Amino acid sequence: MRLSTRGHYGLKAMFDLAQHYGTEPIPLKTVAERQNISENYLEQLIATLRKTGLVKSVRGSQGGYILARDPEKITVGDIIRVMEGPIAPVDCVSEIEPAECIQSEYCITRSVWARVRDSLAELMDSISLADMLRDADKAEQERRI
Amino acid sequence: MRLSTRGHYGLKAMFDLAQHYGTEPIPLKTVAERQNISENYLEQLIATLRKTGLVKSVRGSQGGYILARDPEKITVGDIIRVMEGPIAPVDCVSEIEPAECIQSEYCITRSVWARVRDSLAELMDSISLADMLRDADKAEQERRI
DNA sequence: TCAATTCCGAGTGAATCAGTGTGAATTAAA
DNA sequence: TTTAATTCACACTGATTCACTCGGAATTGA
Repeated sequence: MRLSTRGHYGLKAMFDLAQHYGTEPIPLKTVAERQNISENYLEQLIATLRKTGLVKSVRGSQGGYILARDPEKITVGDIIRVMEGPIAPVDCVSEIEPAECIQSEYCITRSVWARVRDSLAELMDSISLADMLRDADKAEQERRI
Repeated sequence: MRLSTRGHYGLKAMFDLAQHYGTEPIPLKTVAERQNISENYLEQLIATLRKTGLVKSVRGSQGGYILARDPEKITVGDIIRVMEGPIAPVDCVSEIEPAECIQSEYCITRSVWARVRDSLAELMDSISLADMLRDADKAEQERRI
């Protein structure tokens, strides 16, 4: 039950962009340094985020990346689906194109994984980048006391 | 967010044994055929289940495997932890020995993964093999109507 | 013009996955 | 006592995925 670094780094990068939403575009190098991720690798990952419309890019000098829409409107689920594919503990309960399983009888283990999938999806879809920003703010407040 | 076949097949095998709990030991070959899993491969997997005390084996002719305890007392979480390791979407929130992360600031993405971990664990720990047997019964009843 | 950037595609070493195969040890039944 | 059914142990393997690296082209503000 592990995420690959694609999802892990993808969320980190998106959160970083969220923290600077509404300012100039952020160069990848900056994100990579702040989040401690290989720049070359992150370049590949952000290409995915761009192609699926979660971030916009500005080319050339002073260029960089910005969130394609408000942090309120981007959820962890959005990012994970883009970076890791459809949520599916096992192939036969994939959110899209579930694999046929040749189980003659009604498959109980499958219904277990369907519940796991739904629980995962519900949780991840319920957390937006804006929620994460608020949590970060709250943590910051508490740290100052 | 995918399970490997270890967890997938592991649960199938355990559920199969649960369906025949209280009778003679079930030979691996039977389980493998019923669940449509390579016998050689399942042999490896069940070794893990045996070494961690979830099943007992009876050697020799007429031998096989039986659950080590009542289906009511074995959860999906128990099986998945044994087959796939500690529940941990990312290493820094592993149930055991979470990896140090070098994030200077308090890490918000990490707290997201901690929530995902907890939600996963809570759900999987709440489903026992006995629950699955009851679900199978119910499905069977409905099929007969 | 130049420096900073994104964009694109190829390559790579290591690890993991999902098995297979061989043969020894054990035990109930014939 | 032999035989057949079974668990047990361990080594091997081909394919795929992971987590990158590298080189260079295209774009654009200063």
